[in-house]
Formats: sequence, C-alpha cells, structure tokens
Amino acid sequence: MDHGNDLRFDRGEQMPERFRRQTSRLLGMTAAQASRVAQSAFASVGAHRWHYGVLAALDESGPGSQSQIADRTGIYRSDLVATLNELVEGGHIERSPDPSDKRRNIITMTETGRARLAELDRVTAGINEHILAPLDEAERERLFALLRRLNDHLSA
Amino acid sequence: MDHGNDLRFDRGEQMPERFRRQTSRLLGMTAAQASRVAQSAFASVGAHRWHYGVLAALDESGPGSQSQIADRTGIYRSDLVATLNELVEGGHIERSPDPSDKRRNIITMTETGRARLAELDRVTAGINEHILAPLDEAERERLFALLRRLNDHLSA
DNA sequence: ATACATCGTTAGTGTCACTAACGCAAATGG
DNA sequence: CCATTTGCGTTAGTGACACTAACGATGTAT
Repeated sequence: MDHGNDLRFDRGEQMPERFRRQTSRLLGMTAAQASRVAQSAFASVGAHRWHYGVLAALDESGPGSQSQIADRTGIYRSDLVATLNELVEGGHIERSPDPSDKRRNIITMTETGRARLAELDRVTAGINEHILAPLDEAERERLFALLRRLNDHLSA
Repeated sequence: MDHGNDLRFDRGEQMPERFRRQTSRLLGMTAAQASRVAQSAFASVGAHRWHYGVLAALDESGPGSQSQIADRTGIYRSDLVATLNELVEGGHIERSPDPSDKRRNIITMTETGRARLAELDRVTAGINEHILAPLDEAERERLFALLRRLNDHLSA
C-alpha cells in the first residue's frame, strides 16, 4: 500500500503556516488541481483544453487568421499550430490560404466543429460545476470578481 | 515595436465570453502571473520558491528526514533532492545521516539558514503585497477562504 | 530467512508558458 | 523601384512544475 506521496493535496496537516499563507502557493495549487480536472474531462472526450478556446473564438468572432485566433484565445502562435492541426484532422475546422494575403491562413469552423463545440460546452459546464461545487452562486461570482481584479492588476 | 504576443494578459479585448468564464482558465492565468512575480522576487535574492518552504518547515516543525520535509512542504521527494543540495551549498541547512536509521538523513537548519529565512520572509511579504495590492484586508481574507474551500474540496 | 516497505536518489514524462529564429510574403520609405 | 522592416505560420527549444518509475540500500514483519 504505497501512499507515500500521491497527488498534491493540502490537508492542513503540518504545513508551515507561513507557507500556507503564501497566496501564490494556494493559487498555484488550486490552479493545478483545477487544471487536472479540466484536462482529464477534455481528455475523456478526446479533446484538449485549447480546442475549446479555438472553437469558442471562431464561434463568437467568426473566421480569422491564426494570429487573430492566437490573440483571441491567448494561446501562443507556436502552440496554436499543433492545436489547429488536430482540429483539422478531426474535421472541426478548415485551414485555407487567404487569397488577399498569401502569408495568412483563414480558419473556419465546420459543421462538425459546431457540434463539437456544443459537446465541449457541456464538458466545460461539467468542469466548472465540479470545480466550483462547494460554492454557491454568490460566492462563485465573488471569487470570479476577485480573481479578475488580481488578474487585471497583474497584467498592467 | 514588437508587441505581437508578449506575456499572457487578459485585457478584455475579444476573448470569447465562454472561454473567459472558464474558472480553470482564470485560475490558471492568475496563478501563472502570481508565479512569475514570486519566482522573479525569489530569483532576485538568488533563491527558489522551494527554499522558503523547506526553511519555514524546519523552523516551524524542527529538524526532520527528507520525506518528512517532503510531506510538510508538498514538494515531491524527487524534487526535494536538488533543493536540499542547494540549501546545503548555501550553508542554510545541514544534511546528516540518522544514526538510528541509516536510510535517513536528518535535515537541520543552520544559523545562516535562520537569517536566510528571515530574509525570505521579507521577500514573500513583498510578493504577497504585490499580488494582492488591489484587494483590501477583508477581500484578501475572502479570497483566501474561497480558494481554501475549493482546494479542500478538490483534494478530497 | 524471506518477503515487503521505506529512504534517498536518478531519470524521465507531460503540460504549460514562453523565446528564438526560420523562410516567406506584404507593407513602408527613400 | 528597390531595400528594409514588419507580420505570418512554423519548428524547435527552454524552464518550471507536477508527477511517475525504478534503483540500491536499509529497515520491519512474518
């Protein structure tokens, strides 16, 4: 029965109080856990986190070049390439050259992609529900607002 | 003026709303930013995030074996080795074999280590202040409590 | 005595954030 | 109009963090 050290879990125990008080640590740990939840949920339907971002961006802002997608999603151009390849392979998007600017590809969502997005919408709803389960609606809003403020501040 | 894509920053812009609503994403992004702040602050005094955890653990719970330190800090045994090497090299801790169990090393903090911890206490105070700057005391507490609840729930 | 668990250690995996540099195409400026 | 610069997609690589696997040496249990 090897349960020497399994996953990161901060069950009070005897962690140094100072350490626990480190916001960046608590934030990082919670993010890691949330990330694991999200990742495995996406993986269970053969998708990746980023697929959702790309499809949602295409749905909400329409077709665009790869760097536009990168800007909209916050995914790096370099990381986007593989993601788009996967989405093309799955028939969820199409990558066609822009006739008016030969450097560009235009990314468009297919019908299959639209269905996939609907599926991933459900998956993410499940993820959010799972992660935020212990909080009621008001608390979720509060958490969101607080994180947003930190985020905005740190981005400045 | 290349500001094509610099650091991850979520300045409203035209990110898909659904994407922005993803808690795991907001959490992850904020954590990444906080992590960057923490990392560079530690680096500016030649330290690593984990050094602080180890020294704080030793201070608060006294000397211990490497796996005890691992348990107390949440650092993996495997990652701990290099961290302890660095701390030994800096004269902040001592690694001596446990006479009563030859598999174990006993880790003790030195006087130098105690001074280092005081220094890193100041560094982390600065980090926390920087990260949490936009929030008042009550809001910080609220954020902390919310994150803790998520954390506890996800660890279950 | 044999089996099994634990300790420190080394090595390696996978993800995410991020940088560097490439060849090509397009916009810009003298 | 030609040269430089900027933007595009792409490949490769870095570094931190979380995490797994397996090792030899040493303890513990049956």
